[in-house]
Amino acid sequence: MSKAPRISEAEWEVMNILWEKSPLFAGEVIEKLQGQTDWNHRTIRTLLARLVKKGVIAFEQEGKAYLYRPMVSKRTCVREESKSFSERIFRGDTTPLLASLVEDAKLSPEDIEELRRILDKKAE
Amino acid sequence: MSKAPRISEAEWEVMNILWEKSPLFAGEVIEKLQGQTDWNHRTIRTLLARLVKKGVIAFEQEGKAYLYRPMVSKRTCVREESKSFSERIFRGDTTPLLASLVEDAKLSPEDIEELRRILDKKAE
DNA sequence: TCGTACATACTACACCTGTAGTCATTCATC
DNA sequence: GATGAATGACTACAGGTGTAGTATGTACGA
Repeated sequence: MSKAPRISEAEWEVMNILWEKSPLFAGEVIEKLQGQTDWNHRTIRTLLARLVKKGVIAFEQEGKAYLYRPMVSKRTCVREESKSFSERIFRGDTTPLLASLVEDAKLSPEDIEELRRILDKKAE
Repeated sequence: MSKAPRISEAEWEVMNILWEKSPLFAGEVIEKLQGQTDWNHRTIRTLLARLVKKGVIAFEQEGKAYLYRPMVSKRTCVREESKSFSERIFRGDTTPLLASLVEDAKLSPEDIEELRRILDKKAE
């Protein structure tokens, strides 16, 4: 499970649904996504099929339809993405990336507190 | 200059060169990149041409060759990228993204200090 | 003057992505 | 039993991307 394959932008939307709650039938995924996007249900089915092919999700037969569930944790995928992201942009030096992100972010006082806590823990 | 077009992964490499120092001749870009990648010089020229077409860089004739320079600041592009990144992954809620990045990052004590300073400034 | 070394312009091609369409099957309903 | 709705399988197709190749011009050295 070391290497998660690349997940495209549209595929992320689908994964976000499944990471939130799974397993789900295709129909359920479609329903949830149609609240957020205006994709045709065919499009969503195609995305599900591609994700299966990539091994990021799997299905099992349940009655006449398939139940889909993620095979890779969101955590893992986020880590991959952000690694490639920071390599692309700052050649792997994460600090300027973080600095720039933090500077641009809209953060509530609670957010700031949380980030401080995380930094404190890392400082140990 | 509001909307920077999407810059692909390979194109970022080229842009990083030009943001570091510009203007440069194609030959110079190629030379610098061949230290970091094993791309054929044709590939790099293609990338330069595509970037020009996208309007991210421009050239001026200088003698018999072209001098290339960025037309969009790195800052702008980083902002675009990280916006799309955090929208894709956390639906625009930046804090969990930052939290996850900070947790995974290898940070020196100085890095941590710098990030703390940025947070302090934001807290005001 | 003829080739060589670079430069740019145009072309190529396979794979990925976004965005569906068509076909065949099946289950529920009229 | 015929029909329509939902499902999955397979197909489509244009535009982006990685990764060059070919054609063409031009200056420079032998």
